[in-house]
Amino acid sequence: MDIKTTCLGVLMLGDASGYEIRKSFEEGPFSHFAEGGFGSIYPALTKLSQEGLVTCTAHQQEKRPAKKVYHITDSGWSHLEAAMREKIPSEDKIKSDLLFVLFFADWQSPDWIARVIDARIAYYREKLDYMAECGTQFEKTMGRSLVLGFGMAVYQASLDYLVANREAFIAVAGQARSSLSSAAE
Amino acid sequence: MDIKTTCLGVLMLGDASGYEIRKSFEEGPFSHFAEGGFGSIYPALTKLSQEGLVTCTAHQQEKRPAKKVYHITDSGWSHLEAAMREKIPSEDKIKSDLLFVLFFADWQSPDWIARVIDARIAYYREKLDYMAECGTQFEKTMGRSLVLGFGMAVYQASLDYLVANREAFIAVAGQARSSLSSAAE
DNA sequence: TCCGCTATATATCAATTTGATATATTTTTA
DNA sequence: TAAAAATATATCAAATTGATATATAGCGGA
Repeated sequence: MDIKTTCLGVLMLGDASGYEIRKSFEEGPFSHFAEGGFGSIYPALTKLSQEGLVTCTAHQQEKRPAKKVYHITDSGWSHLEAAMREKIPSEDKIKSDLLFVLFFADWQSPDWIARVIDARIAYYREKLDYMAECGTQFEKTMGRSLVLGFGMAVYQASLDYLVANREAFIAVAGQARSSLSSAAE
Repeated sequence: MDIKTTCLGVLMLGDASGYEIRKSFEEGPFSHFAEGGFGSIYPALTKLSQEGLVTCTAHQQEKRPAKKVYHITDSGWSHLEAAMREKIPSEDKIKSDLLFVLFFADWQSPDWIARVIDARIAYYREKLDYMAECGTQFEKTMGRSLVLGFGMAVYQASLDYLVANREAFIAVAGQARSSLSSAAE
């Protein structure tokens, strides 16, 4: 699913600007399964306009840059529909710097491993609180609500695993040669 | 963590060729938290050689292309060490076409949603069986074993959620306008 | 036995995406 | 009242993806 298709998905929920689409990826309903920054969103919207998959209306605002609001067309919806049933969705792509660092826990200092784990535990707790709030805004019977539940289940499992194995990770730290003596400043 | 640093990580487990590094990302011990294809691995290894972070030895093989085996240097290990303690690891990057499709379940056919979910359930079961086997090869006390456990916990939670909510997803399918009438061929 | 599929192995490259930077104003926080 | 965060779009070098090319060996099925 490329960035153009993902933008069309966001626009299915209502008209939006590039800035607002970015927020959907960052903290909104797509945040736990989609990615995309300004550098890909703005060019994608330009191409979608050229292809007639979206329309664009400039909303002049007082003392602020004009907001370009995008609206999905019938043709855009057809494109999205086709993309979603084209093939069985491919494997999730996951890139985790945390797991990379923890993989080599035995070559690092217990201090640093503790800091890294504690930061992530705090992050998961915050995220889960936020998502629980969001959940109350949807009807329980909608796809988007079930997908939110999926995200929460995965975050909860990650949190539980880190809490349960925090001491074990710290215990293996510093067991190999040349372990780091101090945590980053 | 860029691809060069990730390659150094793989080489910490032992000398390897580009092909073997790719396998680590695809099915080996890094498969559930790292990404990288030939198109990024080969250029990365060339740059690492130029920078003296790895050495390269060509192993002639009978009737097969020469295998270039890479070995991490002390300088390479220092680089990896520095990268791992540079800052608290950033958020995981997750891109899931499955969740994107399920998010719009109400615009799609129950048939298609069922196929998509069943395919993923089968995938998670296979993956978990494979990982359980791998787990027996490591000592329980190593970072890599704990990280494998993390991956398994996440896959198990995903599997459980899909199994528990399969019927709910199918029930919401086809509730909105213009739902797809048939699954892909 | 022959055909196709999978595995071993490296390499290239167009297209896409990332991540940083630039610009400018308003609103909120300390 | 000064600094920081939020609103808003845009660009671009660098990194990465995904597809393709090139060769050979081995294995299973018709």
